[in-house]
Amino acid sequence: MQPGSPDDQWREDCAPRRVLELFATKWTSMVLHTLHARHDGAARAGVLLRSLPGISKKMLTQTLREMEASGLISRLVHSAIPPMVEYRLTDLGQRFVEPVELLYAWGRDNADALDGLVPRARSRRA
Amino acid sequence: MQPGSPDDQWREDCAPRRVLELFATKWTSMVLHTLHARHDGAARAGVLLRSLPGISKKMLTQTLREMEASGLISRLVHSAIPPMVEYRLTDLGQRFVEPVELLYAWGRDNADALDGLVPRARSRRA
DNA sequence: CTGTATCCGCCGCGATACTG
DNA sequence: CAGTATCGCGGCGGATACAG
Repeated sequence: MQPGSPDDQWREDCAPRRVLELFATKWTSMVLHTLHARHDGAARAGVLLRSLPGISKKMLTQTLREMEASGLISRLVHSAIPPMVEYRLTDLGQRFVEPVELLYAWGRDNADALDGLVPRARSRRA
Repeated sequence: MQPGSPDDQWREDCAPRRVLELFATKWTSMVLHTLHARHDGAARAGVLLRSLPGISKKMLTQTLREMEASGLISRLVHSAIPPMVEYRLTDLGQRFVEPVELLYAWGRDNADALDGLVPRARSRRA
């Protein structure tokens, strides 16, 4: 495992890195967990919005669209008034939940050790 | 696990979310993995820089500083010319490597399933 | 209720140049 | 080699208003 070792390198398009990027910047993992935590594995937009403190309607929609495009979730529109849209994990999404849950559990199990961590002083604005 | 269930909620400061945020935006996980992958568990700045394709010197330094402040890694300066600085995982960092490796491995094992995923078309700028 | 569109400030991050 | 300082752009993401 020397400096130049290919195995040691994080190629820009390597699989692990792709996974990591799925966690970055967005709410993907939290949406995944929320869906997974529900008995029927599905949730309406409003529920997701309320389950993710801090997310804006815009970001939720954006995230859901991306996840749908990636094949992680499915979107089912019930034609009715008022509208009712259900999001559900696809098989791929279901598999992806694994690592997410692992992380989630690890966080819970190590909550105390995390106290020392500075989660990022991303100066909350307003 | 109803909509309002506390267990279903992602409180802004909950442990799992703190962990997730460690993955967001930054190179933390990749630095962690790189250090972990090395025989002696340590690496010089230059090695890290070369092991992480795409990272800039600025981001590397910034990431390392934050990780040091969080207690994930230690920084050891060898007074010499030219300078030589070694970064090493602390105990906390060592423990944190677990979930990182899990993710890393999952990515490798599911590389094919990931082909359908759009890792985020963050338009690379020149 | 679900979703779209627009405006816009903030800051992440690369590029570059300089110090020890 | 390791690190800091500065500049500048792009886009993330919130706030708000509007539509079916």
